[in-house]
Amino acid sequence: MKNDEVAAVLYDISRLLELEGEEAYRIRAYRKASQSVESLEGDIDEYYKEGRLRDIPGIGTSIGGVIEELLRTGRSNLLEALKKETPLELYEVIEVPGIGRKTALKVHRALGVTTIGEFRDAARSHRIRRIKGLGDKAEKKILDAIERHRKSLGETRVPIIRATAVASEILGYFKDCEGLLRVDVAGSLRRHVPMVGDIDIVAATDDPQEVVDCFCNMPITRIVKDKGEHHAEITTRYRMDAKLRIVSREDFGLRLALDTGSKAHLSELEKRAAARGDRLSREGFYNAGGEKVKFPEEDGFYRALGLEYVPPDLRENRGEVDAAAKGTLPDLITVEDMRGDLHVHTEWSDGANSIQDMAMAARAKGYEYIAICDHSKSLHVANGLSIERLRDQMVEIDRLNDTLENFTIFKGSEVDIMPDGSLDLPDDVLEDLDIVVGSVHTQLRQDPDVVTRRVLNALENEHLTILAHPTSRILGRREPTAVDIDRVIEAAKENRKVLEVNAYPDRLDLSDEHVKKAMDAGVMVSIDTDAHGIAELDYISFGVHNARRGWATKSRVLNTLSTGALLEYIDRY
DNA sequence: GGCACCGCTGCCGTTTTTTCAGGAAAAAA
Repeated sequence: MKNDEVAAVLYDISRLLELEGEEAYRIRAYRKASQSVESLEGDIDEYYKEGRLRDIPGIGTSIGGVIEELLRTGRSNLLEALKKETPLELYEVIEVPGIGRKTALKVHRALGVTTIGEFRDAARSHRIRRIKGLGDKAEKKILDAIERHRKSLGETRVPIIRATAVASEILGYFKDCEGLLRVDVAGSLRRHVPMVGDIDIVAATDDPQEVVDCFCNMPITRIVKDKGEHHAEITTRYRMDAKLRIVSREDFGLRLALDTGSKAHLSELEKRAAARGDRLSREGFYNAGGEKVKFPEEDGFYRALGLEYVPPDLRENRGEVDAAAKGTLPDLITVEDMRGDLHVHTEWSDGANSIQDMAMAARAKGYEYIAICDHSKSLHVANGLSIERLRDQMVEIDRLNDTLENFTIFKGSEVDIMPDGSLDLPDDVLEDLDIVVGSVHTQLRQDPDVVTRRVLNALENEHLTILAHPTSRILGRREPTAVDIDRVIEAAKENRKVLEVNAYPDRLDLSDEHVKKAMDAGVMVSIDTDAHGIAELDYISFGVHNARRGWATKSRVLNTLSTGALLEYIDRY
């Protein structure tokens, strides 16, 4: 039995335990063990033979026993016993967001339906509303949930942070290949698209076969899907695919540009080449005389088209080709421009570290300041601070500031914007804070005009500094609220408020398109991590790249200002 | 069920509000 088969069994056990309402920690233990086996380097059978199963993290006596049984007999008594109790297909139903375990079981027992398709049919034929404890609204909710889920199933993209981690692991192995001259990541990951499908890699070598073999034999490689003289495609042990394309050193720049895309950007470049009498295609670049031209570097390729170099973040056909022709590309914000983080959490609410830890980590990053913005009282799940605790925190921050040189901790709050648009803290508290970051965390399904009015109310509050994650989207998991972003940007401009570009990799909110709108409208943004621990301060690069995709420049990003200039700005508006 | 750290145990995410239905599930960071 192979690693992924063992992992699959452990996962199935965890699903069945969950369906049966088993203790959460036992479910989690099987799930964790499954992931551990799945991402294991080396063969699980070897571990077994060497008696080292328990060396694998998350595997102890009990799960070790299940694995041993699997490897010896190819089956698991536990799994089979569980399957007798509950059909495994039912788990697919509770994986649909919006349908829980008890509802699924209730419907299953009342109607004998098991699969998602059967649940949908039962809802459509109005059989669910007749079950005691459910009604027409519950029935509609189930139907809507299934239809939303169906759409999301085709979605195989993952958040950029995962793709980045897999890519860097690949490059970690791959860069040491013999004969490798150059290598770079291309594709949507290089453009910093928030959700990434697969990883494209371009390499230059004089010995393609050697490098292709090396790629296919990386420890991270699980399946070789395709292998040719100058290309290969693999599935990694993290289930993400990676594609390699090999060229000569002289062709590296052009290939990198062609494989970076986007399609729409390349199509603009092709038009431009044609207009100049050249020809650009997926195969290469041919000048007016029909000769193939080589470009070892990308910038030479752009120059040949009469263009300024276009940073990968901008290659989405949003006007960048015209701007590059006119020499009016924006001077994009960089990570090095950032002087502080204006939205971080500490252990006072739901963060992992102390105020001092966060401040020290921020200073170590070269920042001048940080704003502690723990949650406000209404957000119970995040251990929001009561007014009294917030007052205590302010005292603590004053005390810490007295000990710090060349670094400032700002007193802040991530204050909830209540469903009616009021803020979760009274004016006399708000006015004692340096930074007030307002967020919508609850009632995310309000109607467009209601939620828009709610956010506009907050923007009209004189104490609010920054509107955090303005649409509250979670990539791949939660749709944005119905807020009218154009009116939000308009109101931010009128009231001199700052809009956040939340750098949390599954938020990235404002989105790149919204950043562009904010830039066009002349609104300031603040790129903040929303870090809940010191490691997450590094999320800043995701935020900066997202802002770059929206054409953000340094002068329009609040937290590129020095401490003095920032205070002056806040004071003035 | 795993694990860390001692003594056979306790910790591992938690708490309140909303929603649909009349108690219970889901959602929020």
